[in-house]
Amino acid sequence: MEQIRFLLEHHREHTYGEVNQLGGVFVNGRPLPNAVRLRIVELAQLGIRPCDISRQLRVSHGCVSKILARYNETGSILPGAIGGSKPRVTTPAVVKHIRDYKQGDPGIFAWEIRDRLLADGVCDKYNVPSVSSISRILRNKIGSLSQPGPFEGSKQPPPQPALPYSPIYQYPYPGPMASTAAKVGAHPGAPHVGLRRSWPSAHSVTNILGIRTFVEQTGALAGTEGSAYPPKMEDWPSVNRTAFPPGQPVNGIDKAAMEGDIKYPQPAPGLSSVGSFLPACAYPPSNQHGVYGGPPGGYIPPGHPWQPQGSPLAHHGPGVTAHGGDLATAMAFKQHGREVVDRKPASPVGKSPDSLSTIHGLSIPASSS
DNA sequence: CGCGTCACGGTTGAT
DNA sequence: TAATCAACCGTGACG
Repeated sequence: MEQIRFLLEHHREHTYGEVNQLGGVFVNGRPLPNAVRLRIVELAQLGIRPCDISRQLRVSHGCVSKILARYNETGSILPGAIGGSKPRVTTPAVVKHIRDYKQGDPGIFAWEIRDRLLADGVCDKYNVPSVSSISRILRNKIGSLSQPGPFEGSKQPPPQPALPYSPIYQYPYPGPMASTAAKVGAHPGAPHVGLRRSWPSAHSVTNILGIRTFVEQTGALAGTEGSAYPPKMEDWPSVNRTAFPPGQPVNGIDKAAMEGDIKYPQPAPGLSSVGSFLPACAYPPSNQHGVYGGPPGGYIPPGHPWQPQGSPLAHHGPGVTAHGGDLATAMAFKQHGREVVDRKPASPVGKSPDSLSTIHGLSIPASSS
Protein backbone atom coordinates (compact mmCIF):
# COMPACT_ATOMS: atom_id res chain seq x y z
CA MET A 1 0.00 0.00 0.00
CA GLU A 2 2.49 2.47 0.94
CA GLN A 3 4.23 1.68 -2.16
CA ILE A 4 1.26 2.53 -4.01
CA ARG A 5 1.00 5.78 -2.36
CA PHE A 6 4.49 6.41 -3.07
CA LEU A 7 4.05 5.63 -6.62
CA LEU A 8 1.20 7.83 -6.82
CA GLU A 9 2.84 10.69 -5.36
CA HIS A 10 5.87 10.08 -7.23
CA HIS A 11 3.97 9.83 -10.27
CA ARG A 12 2.24 12.94 -9.51
CA GLU A 13 5.36 14.76 -9.21
CA HIS A 14 6.03 14.58 -12.69
CA THR A 15 2.71 14.36 -14.05
CA TYR A 16 0.20 16.71 -13.06
CA GLY A 17 -2.91 16.30 -11.40
CA GLU A 18 -4.27 17.65 -8.30
CA VAL A 19 -5.95 16.02 -5.44
CA ASN A 20 -9.39 17.06 -4.46
CA GLN A 21 -10.89 17.16 -1.05
CA LEU A 22 -11.89 13.58 -1.25
CA GLY A 23 -8.43 12.49 -2.09
CA GLY A 24 -9.21 11.89 -5.70
CA VAL A 25 -6.89 12.89 -8.44
CA PHE A 26 -8.01 15.11 -11.22
CA VAL A 27 -6.53 17.31 -13.82
CA ASN A 28 -7.87 20.74 -13.71
CA GLY A 29 -9.63 21.68 -16.84
CA ARG A 30 -9.73 18.20 -18.16
CA PRO A 31 -12.44 15.61 -18.09
CA LEU A 32 -12.24 12.71 -15.77
CA PRO A 33 -11.01 9.57 -17.42
CA ASN A 34 -13.68 7.66 -19.16
CA ALA A 35 -13.08 4.79 -16.91
CA VAL A 36 -14.08 6.83 -13.95
CA ARG A 37 -17.02 8.30 -15.73
CA LEU A 38 -18.17 4.92 -16.63
CA ARG A 39 -17.79 3.73 -13.14
CA ILE A 40 -19.91 6.51 -11.92
CA VAL A 41 -22.66 5.47 -14.20
CA GLU A 42 -22.28 1.85 -13.41
CA LEU A 43 -22.49 2.40 -9.74
CA ALA A 44 -25.47 4.61 -10.14
CA GLN A 45 -27.17 1.94 -12.09
CA LEU A 46 -26.53 -0.45 -9.38
CA GLY A 47 -28.49 1.75 -7.16
CA ILE A 48 -25.68 3.33 -5.32
CA ARG A 49 -26.41 6.85 -4.31
CA PRO A 50 -24.55 9.68 -5.89
CA CYS A 51 -23.13 10.75 -2.61
CA ASP A 52 -21.69 7.31 -2.10
CA ILE A 53 -20.36 7.20 -5.58
CA SER A 54 -18.73 10.48 -4.96
CA ARG A 55 -17.01 9.18 -1.91
CA GLN A 56 -16.05 5.89 -3.38
CA LEU A 57 -14.59 7.26 -6.49
CA ARG A 58 -13.36 10.36 -4.82
CA VAL A 59 -14.96 12.58 -7.31
CA SER A 60 -16.79 15.66 -6.22
CA HIS A 61 -20.46 15.24 -5.91
CA GLY A 62 -20.98 18.10 -8.26
CA CYS A 63 -19.14 16.18 -10.87
CA VAL A 64 -20.99 12.98 -10.17
CA SER A 65 -24.19 14.86 -10.41
CA LYS A 66 -23.22 16.37 -13.67
CA ILE A 67 -22.09 13.16 -15.24
CA LEU A 68 -25.16 11.27 -14.16
CA ALA A 69 -27.42 14.03 -15.30
CA ARG A 70 -25.79 14.05 -18.64
CA TYR A 71 -25.98 10.37 -18.89
CA ASN A 72 -29.62 10.42 -18.13
CA GLU A 73 -30.21 12.95 -20.76
CA THR A 74 -28.00 11.80 -23.50
CA GLY A 75 -27.11 8.28 -22.69
CA SER A 76 -23.49 9.09 -22.96
CA ILE A 77 -20.88 9.02 -20.31
CA LEU A 78 -18.59 11.07 -22.40
CA PRO A 79 -17.62 14.59 -21.72
CA GLY A 80 -18.67 17.27 -24.08
CA ALA A 81 -16.56 18.47 -26.88
CA ILE A 82 -13.85 20.63 -25.54
CA GLY A 83 -12.23 23.36 -27.42
CA GLY A 84 -12.55 24.32 -30.94
CA SER A 85 -15.06 26.57 -32.36
CA LYS A 86 -18.60 25.74 -32.37
CA PRO A 87 -19.60 25.03 -35.82
CA ARG A 88 -20.89 28.13 -37.27
CA VAL A 89 -24.47 28.24 -37.83
CA THR A 90 -24.20 31.03 -40.25
CA THR A 91 -22.16 29.26 -42.76
CA PRO A 92 -21.61 30.88 -46.06
CA ALA A 93 -24.20 28.67 -47.56
CA VAL A 94 -26.72 29.73 -45.01
CA VAL A 95 -25.88 33.34 -45.48
CA LYS A 96 -26.28 32.91 -49.14
CA HIS A 97 -29.71 31.50 -48.71
CA ILE A 98 -30.65 34.25 -46.39
CA ARG A 99 -29.50 36.71 -48.92
CA ASP A 100 -31.50 35.01 -51.57
CA TYR A 101 -34.59 35.03 -49.47
CA LYS A 102 -34.11 38.64 -48.70
CA GLN A 103 -33.57 39.54 -52.25
CA GLY A 104 -36.56 37.59 -53.29
CA ASP A 105 -38.66 39.28 -50.71
CA PRO A 106 -37.15 42.38 -49.23
CA GLY A 107 -39.89 42.62 -46.73
CA ILE A 108 -39.32 39.19 -45.34
CA PHE A 109 -39.00 38.90 -41.62
CA ALA A 110 -36.13 37.23 -39.95
CA TRP A 111 -38.38 34.62 -38.48
CA GLU A 112 -39.74 33.89 -41.90
CA ILE A 113 -36.26 33.41 -43.15
CA ARG A 114 -35.66 31.09 -40.32
CA ASP A 115 -38.67 29.06 -41.22
CA ARG A 116 -37.62 28.95 -44.79
CA LEU A 117 -34.20 27.76 -43.94
CA LEU A 118 -35.80 24.90 -42.14
CA ALA A 119 -38.36 24.27 -44.77
CA ASP A 120 -35.83 24.24 -47.51
CA GLY A 121 -33.59 21.96 -45.69
CA VAL A 122 -30.80 24.42 -45.60
CA CYS A 123 -30.67 24.02 -41.90
CA ASP A 124 -32.19 21.69 -39.47
CA LYS A 125 -33.54 22.60 -36.17
CA TYR A 126 -30.23 22.14 -34.58
CA ASN A 127 -28.27 24.48 -36.63
CA VAL A 128 -30.74 26.96 -37.81
CA PRO A 129 -29.64 30.44 -36.91
CA SER A 130 -31.63 32.30 -34.35
CA VAL A 131 -33.83 35.07 -35.44
CA SER A 132 -31.45 37.53 -33.95
CA SER A 133 -28.59 35.98 -35.85
CA ILE A 134 -30.51 36.27 -39.04
CA SER A 135 -31.27 39.85 -38.28
CA ARG A 136 -27.64 40.52 -37.69
CA ILE A 137 -26.74 38.85 -40.91
CA LEU A 138 -29.26 40.89 -42.74
CA ARG A 139 -27.91 43.98 -41.16
CA ASN A 140 -24.25 43.36 -41.34
CA LYS A 141 -23.69 41.25 -44.31
CA ILE A 142 -26.55 41.38 -46.55
CA GLY A 143 -27.66 44.79 -45.78
CA SER A 144 -24.49 46.26 -46.85
CA LEU A 145 -23.72 44.16 -49.69
CA SER A 146 -26.35 44.08 -52.00
CA GLN A 147 -24.43 41.99 -54.24
CA PRO A 148 -24.80 38.45 -54.43
CA GLY A 149 -22.42 36.60 -53.04
CA PRO A 150 -19.10 37.28 -53.73
CA PHE A 151 -17.86 36.58 -50.49
CA GLU A 152 -19.01 33.50 -49.43
CA GLY A 153 -19.95 31.91 -52.39
CA SER A 154 -16.62 31.58 -53.55
CA LYS A 155 -15.09 30.72 -50.47
CA GLN A 156 -17.43 28.36 -49.28
CA PRO A 157 -15.56 26.30 -47.09
CA PRO A 158 -16.33 22.97 -46.34
CA PRO A 159 -18.86 23.46 -43.88
CA GLN A 160 -21.87 21.74 -44.38
CA PRO A 161 -24.73 23.76 -43.92
CA ALA A 162 -27.25 21.54 -43.02
CA LEU A 163 -25.25 19.52 -40.92
CA PRO A 164 -26.28 18.97 -37.69
CA TYR A 165 -23.96 19.38 -35.18
CA SER A 166 -24.95 18.41 -32.02
CA PRO A 167 -23.84 20.20 -29.18
CA ILE A 168 -23.06 17.15 -27.55
CA TYR A 169 -21.92 14.46 -29.52
CA GLN A 170 -24.18 12.38 -31.24
CA TYR A 171 -24.01 9.22 -29.83
CA PRO A 172 -26.61 7.09 -30.79
CA TYR A 173 -25.60 5.25 -33.55
CA PRO A 174 -25.51 1.75 -33.44
CA GLY A 175 -24.37 0.89 -36.56
CA PRO A 176 -21.02 1.69 -37.40
CA MET A 177 -18.77 1.83 -34.73
CA ALA A 178 -18.24 -0.95 -32.86
CA SER A 179 -15.05 -1.56 -34.36
CA THR A 180 -13.77 1.69 -33.48
CA ALA A 181 -14.56 1.24 -30.04
CA ALA A 182 -13.12 -2.01 -30.05
CA LYS A 183 -9.99 -0.81 -31.27
CA VAL A 184 -9.75 1.67 -28.81
CA GLY A 185 -10.78 -0.22 -26.00
CA ALA A 186 -9.56 -3.40 -26.89
CA HIS A 187 -6.73 -4.13 -25.01
CA PRO A 188 -6.61 -7.31 -23.58
CA GLY A 189 -3.59 -6.91 -21.92
CA ALA A 190 -4.62 -5.06 -19.15
CA PRO A 191 -5.70 -7.42 -16.74
CA HIS A 192 -2.65 -7.66 -15.02
CA VAL A 193 -2.21 -4.41 -13.79
CA GLY A 194 -1.94 -4.25 -10.31
CA LEU A 195 -4.76 -2.21 -10.24
CA ARG A 196 -6.38 -3.81 -7.67
CA ARG A 197 -4.20 -2.67 -5.23
CA SER A 198 -4.81 0.80 -5.43
CA TRP A 199 -8.35 0.92 -5.26
CA PRO A 200 -9.52 -1.64 -3.03
CA SER A 201 -12.98 -1.00 -2.85
CA ALA A 202 -13.59 0.13 -6.17
CA HIS A 203 -12.19 -2.57 -7.99
CA SER A 204 -13.69 -4.93 -5.81
CA VAL A 205 -16.91 -3.46 -6.44
CA THR A 206 -16.56 -3.84 -9.98
CA ASN A 207 -15.69 -7.36 -9.87
CA ILE A 208 -18.15 -8.14 -7.35
CA LEU A 209 -20.89 -6.63 -9.08
CA GLY A 210 -19.85 -8.09 -12.21
CA ILE A 211 -20.20 -4.78 -13.65
CA ARG A 212 -17.34 -5.21 -15.74
CA THR A 213 -18.85 -8.09 -17.30
CA PHE A 214 -21.84 -6.20 -17.93
CA VAL A 215 -19.97 -3.54 -19.49
CA GLU A 216 -18.05 -5.68 -21.66
CA GLN A 217 -21.02 -7.32 -22.87
CA THR A 218 -22.80 -4.31 -23.66
CA GLY A 219 -19.81 -2.87 -25.08
CA ALA A 220 -20.96 0.29 -23.75
CA LEU A 221 -17.77 1.21 -22.55
CA ALA A 222 -15.78 0.53 -25.36
CA GLY A 223 -18.21 1.74 -27.65
CA THR A 224 -18.91 4.68 -25.78
CA GLU A 225 -15.65 5.88 -25.28
CA GLY A 226 -14.15 5.01 -28.40
CA SER A 227 -16.66 5.91 -30.68
CA ALA A 228 -18.29 8.49 -29.00
CA TYR A 229 -15.42 10.47 -28.91
CA PRO A 230 -14.41 10.42 -32.30
CA PRO A 231 -13.32 13.76 -32.43
CA LYS A 232 -11.81 14.12 -29.30
CA MET A 233 -11.91 11.43 -26.92
CA GLU A 234 -9.88 12.97 -24.41
CA ASP A 235 -10.37 10.56 -21.79
CA TRP A 236 -9.38 7.56 -23.34
CA PRO A 237 -6.15 8.02 -22.10
CA SER A 238 -6.27 6.51 -18.97
CA VAL A 239 -7.71 3.60 -20.32
CA ASN A 240 -5.94 3.41 -23.40
CA ARG A 241 -2.85 4.36 -22.18
CA THR A 242 -2.50 1.47 -20.27
CA ALA A 243 -2.88 -0.67 -23.06
CA PHE A 244 -1.51 1.30 -25.77
CA PRO A 245 2.00 1.49 -26.50
CA PRO A 246 2.98 4.56 -28.07
CA GLY A 247 3.47 3.85 -31.46
CA GLN A 248 0.25 2.44 -32.08
CA PRO A 249 -2.05 4.53 -33.77
CA VAL A 250 -5.40 3.46 -33.43
CA ASN A 251 -7.69 5.45 -35.40
CA GLY A 252 -7.20 8.68 -34.03
CA ILE A 253 -7.17 7.22 -30.84
CA ASP A 254 -3.62 7.33 -30.59
CA LYS A 255 -3.68 10.89 -30.10
CA ALA A 256 -6.20 10.70 -27.56
CA ALA A 257 -4.47 8.01 -25.90
CA MET A 258 -1.40 9.91 -25.83
CA GLU A 259 -2.94 12.84 -24.41
CA GLY A 260 -4.51 10.86 -21.91
CA ASP A 261 -1.38 9.44 -20.95
CA ILE A 262 0.14 12.59 -20.64
CA LYS A 263 -2.35 14.23 -18.69
CA TYR A 264 -3.94 11.62 -16.83
CA PRO A 265 -1.04 9.58 -16.65
CA GLN A 266 -1.73 7.13 -14.39
CA PRO A 267 -4.78 6.82 -12.90
CA ALA A 268 -2.84 5.25 -10.47
CA PRO A 269 -2.72 7.79 -7.99
CA GLY A 270 -5.60 7.96 -5.82
CA LEU A 271 -8.26 6.73 -7.86
CA SER A 272 -5.78 5.42 -9.86
CA SER A 273 -6.80 2.13 -9.50
CA VAL A 274 -9.88 2.99 -11.01
CA GLY A 275 -8.46 4.30 -14.02
CA SER A 276 -6.19 1.63 -14.72
CA PHE A 277 -8.25 -0.97 -13.55
CA LEU A 278 -11.20 -0.07 -15.26
CA PRO A 279 -9.83 0.30 -18.49
CA ALA A 280 -8.39 -2.91 -18.49
CA CYS A 281 -11.34 -4.67 -17.47
CA ALA A 282 -13.64 -2.58 -19.18
CA TYR A 283 -12.32 -2.91 -22.46
CA PRO A 284 -13.13 -5.99 -24.02
CA PRO A 285 -10.62 -7.71 -25.86
CA SER A 286 -11.15 -7.41 -29.39
CA ASN A 287 -12.63 -10.68 -29.76
CA GLN A 288 -15.14 -10.06 -27.25
CA HIS A 289 -16.06 -6.86 -28.46
CA GLY A 290 -16.61 -8.40 -31.65
CA VAL A 291 -19.19 -10.40 -30.15
CA TYR A 292 -20.81 -7.94 -28.02
CA GLY A 293 -19.76 -4.72 -29.32
CA GLY A 294 -20.64 -5.26 -32.76
CA PRO A 295 -24.19 -5.42 -32.35
CA PRO A 296 -24.85 -2.57 -30.30
CA GLY A 297 -28.01 -2.04 -31.90
CA GLY A 298 -29.32 -5.06 -30.39
CA TYR A 299 -28.87 -3.76 -27.06
CA ILE A 300 -30.63 -0.70 -27.62
CA PRO A 301 -34.09 -1.01 -26.96
CA PRO A 302 -36.34 0.67 -29.20
CA GLY A 303 -37.91 3.44 -27.68
CA HIS A 304 -35.74 4.76 -25.21
CA PRO A 305 -36.27 7.72 -23.37
CA TRP A 306 -33.09 9.21 -23.89
CA GLN A 307 -32.64 8.05 -27.25
CA PRO A 308 -34.90 9.89 -29.24
CA GLN A 309 -35.34 8.34 -32.28
CA GLY A 310 -33.41 9.85 -34.51
CA SER A 311 -34.04 13.03 -33.86
CA PRO A 312 -32.05 15.09 -31.89
CA LEU A 313 -28.88 13.59 -31.62
CA ALA A 314 -29.51 11.14 -34.00
CA HIS A 315 -29.01 12.69 -37.15
CA HIS A 316 -25.56 12.49 -37.53
CA GLY A 317 -23.25 13.80 -39.69
CA PRO A 318 -21.17 12.01 -41.91
CA GLY A 319 -18.15 10.58 -40.61
CA VAL A 320 -18.44 11.89 -37.31
CA THR A 321 -21.51 10.43 -36.55
CA ALA A 322 -20.33 7.17 -37.25
CA HIS A 323 -18.76 7.11 -34.03
CA GLY A 324 -21.99 7.61 -32.59
CA GLY A 325 -22.49 4.05 -32.92
CA ASP A 326 -20.45 3.55 -30.03
CA LEU A 327 -22.57 5.66 -28.22
CA ALA A 328 -25.34 3.68 -29.06
CA THR A 329 -23.63 1.05 -27.41
CA ALA A 330 -23.21 3.11 -24.53
CA MET A 331 -26.70 3.85 -24.52
CA ALA A 332 -27.52 0.41 -24.58
CA PHE A 333 -25.63 0.16 -21.57
CA LYS A 334 -27.54 2.78 -20.03
CA GLN A 335 -30.71 1.38 -20.83
CA HIS A 336 -29.77 -1.69 -19.43
CA GLY A 337 -28.83 -0.30 -16.29
CA ARG A 338 -31.58 1.99 -16.25
CA GLU A 339 -34.20 -0.39 -16.69
CA VAL A 340 -33.07 -2.25 -13.96
CA VAL A 341 -31.96 0.21 -11.72
CA ASP A 342 -33.54 3.37 -11.97
CA ARG A 343 -31.48 4.85 -9.52
CA LYS A 344 -32.91 4.70 -6.26
CA PRO A 345 -34.70 1.64 -5.77
CA ALA A 346 -31.92 -0.19 -6.50
CA SER A 347 -31.30 -3.53 -6.78
CA PRO A 348 -32.85 -4.61 -9.62
CA VAL A 349 -30.42 -6.29 -11.43
CA GLY A 350 -29.71 -9.29 -9.88
CA LYS A 351 -27.32 -8.04 -7.80
CA SER A 352 -29.75 -7.17 -5.36
CA PRO A 353 -29.17 -5.62 -2.21
CA ASP A 354 -26.60 -7.96 -1.31
CA SER A 355 -24.37 -6.79 -3.87
CA LEU A 356 -24.95 -3.38 -2.97
CA SER A 357 -24.31 -3.89 0.52
CA THR A 358 -21.22 -5.54 -0.37
CA ILE A 359 -20.24 -2.73 -2.30
CA HIS A 360 -20.93 -0.40 0.30
CA GLY A 361 -19.06 -2.31 2.68
CA LEU A 362 -16.11 -2.39 0.57
CA SER A 363 -15.89 0.87 -0.81
CA ILE A 364 -17.64 3.12 1.23
CA PRO A 365 -15.63 2.63 4.13
CA ALA A 366 -13.20 4.55 2.35
CA SER A 367 -15.30 7.48 2.62
CA SER A 368 -14.28 7.98 6.07
CA SER A 369 -10.82 8.24 4.98
C1' DC B 1 -27.18 15.05 4.86
C1' DG B 2 -27.99 14.83 -0.11
C1' DC B 3 -27.87 17.01 -4.27
C1' DG B 4 -28.65 20.66 -7.90
C1' DT B 5 -26.33 24.61 -9.32
C1' DC B 6 -22.75 27.82 -10.43
C1' DA B 7 -18.33 30.66 -9.99
C1' DC B 8 -13.86 29.75 -10.69
C1' DG B 9 -9.51 28.66 -12.68
C1' DG B 10 -8.18 25.73 -16.12
C1' DT B 11 -7.49 23.31 -21.03
C1' DT B 12 -8.54 22.60 -25.71
C1' DG B 13 -8.98 23.40 -30.52
C1' DA B 14 -11.12 25.92 -34.60
C1' DT B 15 -10.65 30.20 -36.58
C1' DT C 1 2.67 31.05 -36.75
C1' DA C 2 0.49 33.10 -32.87
C1' DA C 3 -3.53 34.97 -30.70
C1' DT C 4 -8.28 34.92 -29.84
C1' DC C 5 -12.29 32.98 -28.27
C1' DA C 6 -15.88 30.01 -27.03
C1' DA C 7 -16.73 25.70 -25.68
C1' DC C 8 -16.07 22.22 -21.95
C1' DC C 9 -13.84 20.53 -17.59
C1' DG C 10 -14.03 19.31 -12.24
C1' DT C 11 -13.76 21.33 -7.93
C1' DG C 12 -15.61 23.61 -4.22
C1' DA C 13 -19.13 26.07 -2.06
C1' DC C 14 -23.76 27.68 -1.53
C1' DG C 15 -28.54 26.90 -0.74
